Amino acid sequence: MKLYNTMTRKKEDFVPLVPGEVKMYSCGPTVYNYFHVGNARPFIVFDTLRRYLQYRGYKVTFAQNFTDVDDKIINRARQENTNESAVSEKYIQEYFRDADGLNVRRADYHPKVTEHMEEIICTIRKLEERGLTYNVDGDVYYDTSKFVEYGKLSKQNLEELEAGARVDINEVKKNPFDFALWKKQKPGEPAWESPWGLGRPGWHIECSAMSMKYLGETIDIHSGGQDLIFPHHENEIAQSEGASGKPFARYWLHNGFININNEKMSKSLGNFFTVREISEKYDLEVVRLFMLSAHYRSPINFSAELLDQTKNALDRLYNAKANLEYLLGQAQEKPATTEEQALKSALPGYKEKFIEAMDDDLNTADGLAAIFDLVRDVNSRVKAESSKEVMQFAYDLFMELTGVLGLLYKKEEGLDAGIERLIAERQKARKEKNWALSDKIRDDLKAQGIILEDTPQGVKWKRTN
RNA sequence: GGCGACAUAGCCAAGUGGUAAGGCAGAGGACUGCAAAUCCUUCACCCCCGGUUCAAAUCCGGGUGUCGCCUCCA
Repeated sequence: MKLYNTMTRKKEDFVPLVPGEVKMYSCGPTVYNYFHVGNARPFIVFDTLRRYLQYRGYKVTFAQNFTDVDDKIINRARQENTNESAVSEKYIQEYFRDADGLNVRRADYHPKVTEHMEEIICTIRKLEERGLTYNVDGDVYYDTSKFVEYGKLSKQNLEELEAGARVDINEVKKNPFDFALWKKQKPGEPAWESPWGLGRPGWHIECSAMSMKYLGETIDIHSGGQDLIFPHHENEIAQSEGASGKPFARYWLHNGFININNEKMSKSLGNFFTVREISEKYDLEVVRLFMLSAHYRSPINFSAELLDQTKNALDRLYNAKANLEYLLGQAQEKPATTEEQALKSALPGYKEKFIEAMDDDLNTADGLAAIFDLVRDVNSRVKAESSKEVMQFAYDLFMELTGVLGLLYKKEEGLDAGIERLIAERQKARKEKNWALSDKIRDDLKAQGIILEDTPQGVKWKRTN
């Protein structure tokens, strides 16, 4: 498989450090609010990468942190007259609720900053021992001038960065790009004991400390949004490699942004939609498919119109699934017809196309095209009372490929007896050509969210949404 | 100022040297009591100008336009 590595700015063959095993870390949310659609993209994309790597036989160990110590959390706690842990605990739960809706699976580890003070302090001490830090009255900073490779990920050099002007003025720091490893406690803020006095960790150190704890000093894949390249990931490299003396991550993956009217969606700009809001109007699976319908590194625009398009595309996949399940129920043990044989021999080709696409830097858009090709082929070649063997083969492959993308996870509930009876009644009415009654029943059921379709193979039902 | 991305049909979006995938929407047709689903057919001067090449959406140069990072940020 090839992956685009931000470090080298090239697609590279993916070769994990230990054959057959992948260690990956993804920067997780700061839990002070519901997450927005922009946050959802890396969750979905890297969940898909994880699924695909597993599909290809790798044993994947995946860690994604929760940042539960942060100015924003502190502010939120003050606003709501509560404490920081109440805020972070609440939004961790809300994260899982939305992530579940998006079919983003739990990581193997979801470490929290508050539970890793020891490791964080230990990492800072290592940096201190190596002379990479300085202490200004209880604030500990990383001395970026001491890390010669600083800037290697973002391809920035310190002088050019300085010319950029948009740097906060902090007289205390030796260099504008030095960053806090440990912040001295301010009145009313949560704080922990440390060799430098009471305080809390800077933002970047947590990822270094927790990644090393759970995945080791050198990991295979580190991922996140493009805006994290500088300074967050640059700083993580300085911290982790500064402390361990070993390469931190072998492949750096960064997803592109979600735009609203061609402008970045962000919490700071205020032009964002939370996933929770979206879930009131759309099934979240629509959001998942939306994210996968473009390459993960491309910017994508977000709008209701696009979600509607995506919803219709998703319906096509669900229709195909329902169609296959229905036919499978009717299928018989019998030799395949010529058409069915043609289908069966074509199926491996779709799988190959899918794998080829996904192997190319996780090209989910092309992977989906392979799935839609398969759908058309199945739809056009399969008839009632098909060969069970071929139907099962087709169904299994369809579910296998959509499953790798984390799609088609909605469970269908059965119909209750009352509705079953109405459907039977309508069938009787149709047989008697009582169209008025049969149409009325169909309309009534539609009002209840049940759509009936009279296909050549018989009557089928599905739920709206 | 530095670093970087993008520009393909009405809307989304693949394709990085051999003559344009896929989805949505639209049109026509088949099937159907009707509807739906499904199938078939149909729908692209690949931002502009040069260059390289037998051959360019694809490579090179130059434009134009849009966006991102350099400040918390997915």
